[in-house]
Amino acid sequence: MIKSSKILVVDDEPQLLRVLRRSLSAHRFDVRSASDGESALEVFNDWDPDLVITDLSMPVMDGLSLCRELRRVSKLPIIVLSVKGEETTKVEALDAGADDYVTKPFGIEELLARVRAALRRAPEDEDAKEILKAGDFVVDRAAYRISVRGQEVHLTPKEYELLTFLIQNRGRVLTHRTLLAAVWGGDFVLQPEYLRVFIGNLRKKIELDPSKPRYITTEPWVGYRFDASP
Amino acid sequence: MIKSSKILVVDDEPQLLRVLRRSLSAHRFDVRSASDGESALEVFNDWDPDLVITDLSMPVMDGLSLCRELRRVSKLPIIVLSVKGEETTKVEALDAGADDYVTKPFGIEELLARVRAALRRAPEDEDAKEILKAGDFVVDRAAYRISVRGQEVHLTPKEYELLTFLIQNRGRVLTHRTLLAAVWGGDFVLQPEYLRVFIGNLRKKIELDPSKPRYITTEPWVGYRFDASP
DNA sequence: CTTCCTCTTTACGAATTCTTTATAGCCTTC
DNA sequence: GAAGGCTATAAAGAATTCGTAAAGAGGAAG
Repeated sequence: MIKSSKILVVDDEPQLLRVLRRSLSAHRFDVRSASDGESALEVFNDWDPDLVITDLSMPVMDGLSLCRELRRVSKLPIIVLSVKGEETTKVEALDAGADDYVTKPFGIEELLARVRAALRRAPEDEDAKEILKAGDFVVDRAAYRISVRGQEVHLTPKEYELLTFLIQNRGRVLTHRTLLAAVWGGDFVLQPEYLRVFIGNLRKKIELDPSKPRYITTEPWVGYRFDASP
Repeated sequence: MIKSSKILVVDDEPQLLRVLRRSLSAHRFDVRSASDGESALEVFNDWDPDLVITDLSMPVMDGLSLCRELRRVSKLPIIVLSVKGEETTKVEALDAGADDYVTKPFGIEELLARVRAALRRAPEDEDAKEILKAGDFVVDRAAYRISVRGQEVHLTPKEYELLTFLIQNRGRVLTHRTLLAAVWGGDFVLQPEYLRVFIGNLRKKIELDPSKPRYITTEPWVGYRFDASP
């Protein structure tokens, strides 16, 4: 199964937003939207999209600032939309980190082609991605580091594998069996006691209040679930 | 010394070619040109440019075919220029492998910005660099020398290879296996004990306080990592 | 032949991690 | 309200791994 790319659309015009959502969804993209730069950053942190399409003029935080902010932390493709066709504006946006600039009005087919071109250049699938983000968590698989709320935490290899696996499958319940197989390998004497101990240790390291887990919640008789956003 | 990017410009209008050559050269790009797709491929094979700017309509081999041909063998950025502004043409070019499409007439500053954006995405290869810099470290691969905090250190060949490899992959954790394969060659009786000894020796030579390593940190049960910045 | 340097191998204490066990608490069911 | 199953937490023992020192092997230079 091919996972569809996640696209975040940022614009303050509800009508354009609606058109884009529909067109992109029709082409099997996973779409979310935001109406200004600040909420866009929130969605970005929670959802970790593969591409961002943003308007330039917006309330709260304009497209240029959004580009710069995103570029500080990510290399994901950014496509800027704008009614402004002046050259200086284009240059400014491209130098702020945008990958492409499309002047409104534009043909939806052209935009889709530019989206395909941008995604083609960064063909990373979730499993191979080096940096995994989910809410307060950032997992750098290359550096083998995990930080929570900006603070790096030291995890043992098993804890690291367990948490990474949970984050990869965030939002869904994973059975004890699945988790044990993922961390200890399928052919093993699977004992759910391990899991309890490790989940406990993990919670002590990442939860604000380990007695009231917020990230790793337990689903009795089934397994555990990781939630990035409360 | 920063190597200037090599750009191949393909167009059959001598006048436009002249304008582009001058503008790009003025911005420190290394420019060569071709007047049709076939000769462009020849220059590409000979010269190995970092980016291609091409017109669509050309004799002998048009821009679309050139895109496809280049994409078969390379992932380098391609920017298409054309007088045709129809959407289908744009979509066709982008899907043929072009990274960007600019309609003539265009502002030279915009084109330059798009060139910068395209080159920014292209990954530079560290392996080819003669002089590697990372924080307090300078590796002169030509002279086979390494200096730390301005002070040259004497390293044995294996130590040199090990440290160079670590610096090349700075920031990421390298497994014992990877390191052993890199320094001693893959087909070898791999014994992690070597590594401990060599890392220890290396630390004694480059760390300010070998008992509290700052540059070469160890990720227990996984491997080692080189950190340039504290 | 001796000396120096580098590479390989071994050994051991210290630190960390993994596994196991035990105890207490919670929820559902009867 | 009691019983049974699941879960959370602490703690102890076993097993690995890390860092370091040191000794032997091989080769090059004097």
